[in-house]
Parts: sequence; C-alpha cells; structure tokens
Amino acid sequence: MKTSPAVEKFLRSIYLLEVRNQKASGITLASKLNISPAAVTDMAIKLANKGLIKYQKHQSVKLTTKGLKVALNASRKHRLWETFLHKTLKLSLDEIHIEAELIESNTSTKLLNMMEEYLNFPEHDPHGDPIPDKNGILPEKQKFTPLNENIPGSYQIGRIHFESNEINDFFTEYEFKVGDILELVLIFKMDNALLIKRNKVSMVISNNIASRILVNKVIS
Amino acid sequence: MKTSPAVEKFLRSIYLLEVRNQKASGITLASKLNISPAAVTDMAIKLANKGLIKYQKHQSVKLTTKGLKVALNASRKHRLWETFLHKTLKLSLDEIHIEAELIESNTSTKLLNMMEEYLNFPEHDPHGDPIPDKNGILPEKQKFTPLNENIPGSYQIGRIHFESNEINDFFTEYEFKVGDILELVLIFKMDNALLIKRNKVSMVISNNIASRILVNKVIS
DNA sequence: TTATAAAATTAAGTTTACTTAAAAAATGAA
DNA sequence: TTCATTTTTTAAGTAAACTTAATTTTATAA
Repeated sequence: MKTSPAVEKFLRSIYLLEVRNQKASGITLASKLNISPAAVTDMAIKLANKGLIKYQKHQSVKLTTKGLKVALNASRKHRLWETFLHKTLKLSLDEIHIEAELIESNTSTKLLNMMEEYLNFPEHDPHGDPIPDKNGILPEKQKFTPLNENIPGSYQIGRIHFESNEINDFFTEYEFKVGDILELVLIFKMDNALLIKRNKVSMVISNNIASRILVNKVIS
Repeated sequence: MKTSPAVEKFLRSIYLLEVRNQKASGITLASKLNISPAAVTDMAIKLANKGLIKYQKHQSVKLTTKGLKVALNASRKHRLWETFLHKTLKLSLDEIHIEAELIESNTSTKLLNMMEEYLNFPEHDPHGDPIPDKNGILPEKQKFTPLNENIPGSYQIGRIHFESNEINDFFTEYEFKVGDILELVLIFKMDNALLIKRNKVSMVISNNIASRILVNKVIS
C-alpha cells in the first residue's frame, strides 16, 4: 500500500495517541499535526474509505489492523532516522525529531533496512521509544513509570517523551539521556515540583517535565 | 527563497543541461523529469514569474542568477546525499541517484552542513560531479574528455555520467569507479566500439557507454 | 435543565503539480 | 517553398492536502 507523507503522519499521530491510551480526537490530531480541524475530518473520511481507520461522526478515530501496520512502518522510519541522525551525525536530542520528519517520508524500504543494519539493529531510538522491526514487531515492552509518580529513591531513565513543539529544549540543555541515573530526593507538596540529584548536582524540575521522564527503579 | 521539491528538480534539470551546453527545451525537460510537455510549459511560466528562469514562448528556458543559485543548492543537496549514501551506507553507484532523489528535497541547511562536515568536505560526488559549497561555489573545474574521443593510451576515470534511467547498471556491474586506470587499446572502425583493458582484463565497450566515462590522460 | 462553550462537520475555495486532448507554431526534408 | 513531423502551447480538468467561515453537534457548568 502506497501512502503519502500526509497519510503516514496522520496515522502515526493516531498510533502515538493510542499507544498511550489517549483518544485520537479531532482537535488533538489537528494540534499535533498543525492542521485545521476541518482538514482532520477530511482526512479521516478518506482514510476510513481506504480501510485504514475506523471513523464515525463526532467520535475519535481508531486504527484498523491495516492502518496500524502503516503506522508501525511510519514509526519505524521515524525512529530509525532519529537514531541515525543522533548516532551518526551527532544531531542533538531536540533536533532529531524535526529533521527526521522532514526527511523520512520517502525513504525506501531498501535504504531503511541498510540504515538499520548500519546501526546494528537498535531496539530503541534516542528517546527510548521502541523501533518496530521490518515485520512491524516491537521489542518486548519495558514498563517504565513517569518520574513524578515515584517515591524518593534511585532511578534510571528509560525513555524521554517529548515531541517537537510540546516541550522546549529542556532535555538538551540539561543533557538528560536514556540510561542516566537520577536520584529523586523529594517532591514539594506545594507545586509538586521535584528535587532531584544527578551526578551529585541537585536541581528542581517541574512536575510536568518529570512526567516526561520515564524511569525504572534502581536497586542500590 | 522557499522552493518546493518539484521546483528544485526542475531548476536542477535545467542546470544539468546548461552546464553541458545543451538546450533546456520543453521535451528534453519533460523526458528528464518524467512529466508531460504541458506541465513543463506550466512550470516554466510560474518560475519565470518568480524570476528564476528566463522564458519566452517556443524557446528553451535559461536560468537567471537567482535560479542558478537555487539549482546549485539543489545540486549540492543531491550530491552530498549521494556521497553520503555511498560512503556511509554503502549503497552502490547505480542506487544512490534514485535514493537521493527521494530523500533530498526537504533536507535542512543545518543537516546538510553536518553531513558535509561528516564527509570531510568532499569536492566531488561518487560519479565525479563537483559539489558546490555552502555559498554555491564549485571546486576548480577539471577538464576531462569523454573516453571515446581519445587516442589509445592510459587514462584515469575522472567522472562517470549517468542519471537514473539513462544508462543501465553497466557501471555497477563492472565496478567502474572514479580514479580507476583504463588503457584504451583501440577503437574499432566499424561501430566505434572501444577495446579497453583494466587490471589486465580486456573488454569491449560501446561508444555510447565510453562517452559517459570522462577521463584524464595518464603519463605512464 | 439549559445556556454556553468546545468540538466537529459542512461547504466552498485555494494552491501545487500534474494530466489529456486539441490547436498552433516551429523545424526540417524533399 | 511547402508539407509533414516535431515541439510547444492552450484549454480544461483532476487529485491531494490543505484553508476559512458558517453551521451543527456534543459536552460542561451553573
């Protein structure tokens, strides 16, 4: 099934929401894709006719099996490119998303597979998100929790959630990376901000930012 | 000046013809770009209005200074990607053109410059074509001659001319590369085919193919 | 419950990059 | 020079991916 860049981005957006158990409503998609709500309805009808999504008036859309397949392949493209740009060309964590979006759409399967091999079949991109293999199979799911939902203790960053315009370059500025060890010292009652320590340096981060940092407990 | 993929390809096509002193006529462009002659006229009018080309009814088009600038940047993109795909991802000489065409259009200046640095500022792509720098300046021109226009003797390949659908995978099959040393033994009077020797292996190549191999005389 | 705000849809229109088919102009061989 | 072929243009139309503006539907809060 040939799919245009716009269709791939649309389906990938739905996938990203579904995977986090969020509803793919009109406005949400419109804002994620930076298009008008009318354009979303438009596209939804088209894709429903192609059997890629389930769509009923005034309800959030859902991927069909067929649509999921396309979305997984789009994610694969995106995440392999992100990994490649980061590992090979040393683009920073907050640049790779945008750059990948620009390039990815017309990547051939052949090139994609060569990139994957060159990168030695990575299972996760630099944000920690899983990369589907060429059959659309995801690596075994690790269960991380948002840092802000934990009690004081030591944690390792397993994933960092931020898409283009959602969060600023916080993570780049402070060089938070997948694999880093953080110590959660306490959570302030007043505003739910978190006092954390990394490499012996203390800092306070907002609850919102902490919710984007997914971690695993470290037994120390 | 923002330019679409279609516009960039159009201007680059004209540039490629002009640089070889060929006229950028309607049918030529139509066949190079795989679009209808009507689409060429269409685009020509649009680009002339934007001051990117000079266009007069029933005449071949010409790049303006402004248009040349865009074309040079498009060539830079294309050739850097080709180099990158070949050097880093090991795509073969006859694959890089097609793959680069698919990806190149939306490459950001930033990414392009990082690629260039990663590749250590190459002056020529794997076909031997010159890569404009970020200011659109081409490396000093080397003057090669088509192999078929030479007399018997030793030559080094300086450039190989073949675009996507023009020539088959001859060069890949026989692994002719820029830098290779060829010995021209003789040119057959009958069909102008060439008897050449490379690495002590003799072979006969057609005049047409030889015309795509640009060489320098080697003083041996 | 009902007014109001939010979300989604419909309708109409736009731009880009094409297409086909027919007409007109230019070119080139006899 | 003229007639046929080639090339180019014109005209009309299409598909994708949007937009704005108005309308309808749904959700929410008093």
